[in-house]
Amino acid sequence: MRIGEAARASGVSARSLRYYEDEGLIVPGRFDNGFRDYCRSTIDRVLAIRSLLESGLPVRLIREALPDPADASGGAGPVDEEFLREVRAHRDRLAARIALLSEQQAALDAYLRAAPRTDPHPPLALDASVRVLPSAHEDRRTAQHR
DNA sequence: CTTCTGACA
DNA sequence: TGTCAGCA
Repeated sequence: MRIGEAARASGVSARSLRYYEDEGLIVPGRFDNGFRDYCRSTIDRVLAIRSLLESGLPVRLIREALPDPADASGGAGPVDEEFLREVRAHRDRLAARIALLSEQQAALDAYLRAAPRTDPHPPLALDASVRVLPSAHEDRRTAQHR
């Protein structure tokens, strides 16, 4: 099947499928016209990649985790000790980041608790043209970048 | 209409 | 990753 159908079948955008290929994660075949050809096994591999990606593993490690794309034996061989070592290292880096983020969250909580309130209810003069709060969808879009 | 490669207000 | 361009 071509990239469009493969994208729907896997739930992964065509853009990502090409990206995975550039990263050496998958090696789809090619039709005579140059179009990429995705077979079942490749789709399954894409699903595995998604799973690993969502686990937070960097592409570099995912490449080592999955069996060689060229290798036809679909079975997963014995796990390399060095690989597990790097996965644990990555896990520990995540733990360190979580610890830092927790500190920052605690700091903000403290600030919020100490922040002086604006006593009762200051007279709010708002007309429909003034948006005090971002719309729901704008909020999500900008929140990602922060 | 779909895919391909390359590039980025 | 999205998306647009310029082809085939």
